[in-house]
Amino acid sequence: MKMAQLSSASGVPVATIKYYLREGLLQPGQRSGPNQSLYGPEHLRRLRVIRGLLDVGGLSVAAAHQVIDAIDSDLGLAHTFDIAQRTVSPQLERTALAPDALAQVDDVLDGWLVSPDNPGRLAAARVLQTFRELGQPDLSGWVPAYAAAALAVADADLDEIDARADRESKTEMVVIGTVLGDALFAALRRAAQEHVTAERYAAPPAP
Amino acid sequence: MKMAQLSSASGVPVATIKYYLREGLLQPGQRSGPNQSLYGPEHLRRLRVIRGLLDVGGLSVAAAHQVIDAIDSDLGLAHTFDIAQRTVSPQLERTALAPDALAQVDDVLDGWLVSPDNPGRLAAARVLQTFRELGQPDLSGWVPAYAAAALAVADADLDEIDARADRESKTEMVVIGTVLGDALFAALRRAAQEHVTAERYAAPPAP
DNA sequence: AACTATCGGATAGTGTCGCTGTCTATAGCG
DNA sequence: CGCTATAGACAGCGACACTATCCGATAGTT
Repeated sequence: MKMAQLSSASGVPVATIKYYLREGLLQPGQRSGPNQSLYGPEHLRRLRVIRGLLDVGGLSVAAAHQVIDAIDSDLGLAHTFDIAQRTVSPQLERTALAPDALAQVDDVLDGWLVSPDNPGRLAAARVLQTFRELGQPDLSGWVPAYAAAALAVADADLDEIDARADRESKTEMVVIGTVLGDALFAALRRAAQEHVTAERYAAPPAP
Repeated sequence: MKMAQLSSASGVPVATIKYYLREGLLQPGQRSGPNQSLYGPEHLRRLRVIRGLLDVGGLSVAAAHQVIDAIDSDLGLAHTFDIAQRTVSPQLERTALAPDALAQVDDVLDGWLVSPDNPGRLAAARVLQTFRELGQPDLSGWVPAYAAAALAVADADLDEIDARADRESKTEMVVIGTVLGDALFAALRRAAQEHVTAERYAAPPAP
């Protein structure tokens, strides 16, 4: 497959593919001459992964690069998870967070095996800190429901990863699932919000 | 409160506050002279809301503007939800989505009262379409778990909104909850992933 | 062999975004 | 009186994700 075909098959402009090659997001094709390269189906697939991470997952090119490197490198499952999580999470210093916001998170994470520097723990603390700054410290009916739902989803994530056969496929699901899972849940939450709102407040249909 | 105090109390630079004023994100203070204005606690609070939407929620300034206008305008709950959802969701054309991806979503949304143009429904279809393009059409063990979790979270969202006393407070929770709820869930999912991974694959602790 | 389209590679330019810095003419304040 | 602060206008900046242009060489067509 040549550049033009790769471009039309993926829907990505040639100039953009060249840009991805420059940035190292996409592997160079197989050289067939001093100024010719051939691309295979794996390039097409990689291009689709890239567009998914950028467009659907909302990642920056730099973040997509890190995440793709994690797919390619042969690390353990837990380590790959860690890289994917750190890449898609905001960089937070544990010391920059209010202790009571952290305590509020830990309260809800009671019994979980989570490292103190887990990016999710810190990001959750920041969200709760924001609510506190807005004068809404009591979310004891709300946050635990999120934690329970997150646990169920994480279980499903691991089930889905287990269902993959080979290591490469598992790794890819870790990375893509981490990124696209956020988008999927957010989307389904919107649909569920409309449903629950309709169910609670709309006039019941005539019999 | 004068500009300098508003700045130091909120931690937002004066130049940035001026920028927010220019953009209409923040209401002008009460004029006390041709080149003097006074700001009240409501400006400080609004500034905190803005920073929460931008930094924690990851919204653009334009999106934050729309969302803040939704807080201020006196619309019904369902309508406010709609504005908040459309603002934070990608703009998708229903016709640009693959019918089988949409069918896959509707399959999992079975029995829900959701309009065909619900932004969440369309966004979910796009995520599933991306998985399909990567050759993973069978996610029948995965997506339903997300839907169930989203339903539970949406229920908690509505409970929390119901718990607010006045209309203004409800509206604010709709908007802020929509934006920060995404961030909160994503964060807790990361923590839960580490927990489940540790629980499943780590050596059990010695007795 | 001539010719045209395409290629890889390098470099420069574009548009958007979220600020940030500078300027001017006032005004408050000690 | 003099110093600092302020509102408002406007230009500039750095990051980002492309996009466009040019070059010399080669591939495929005739």
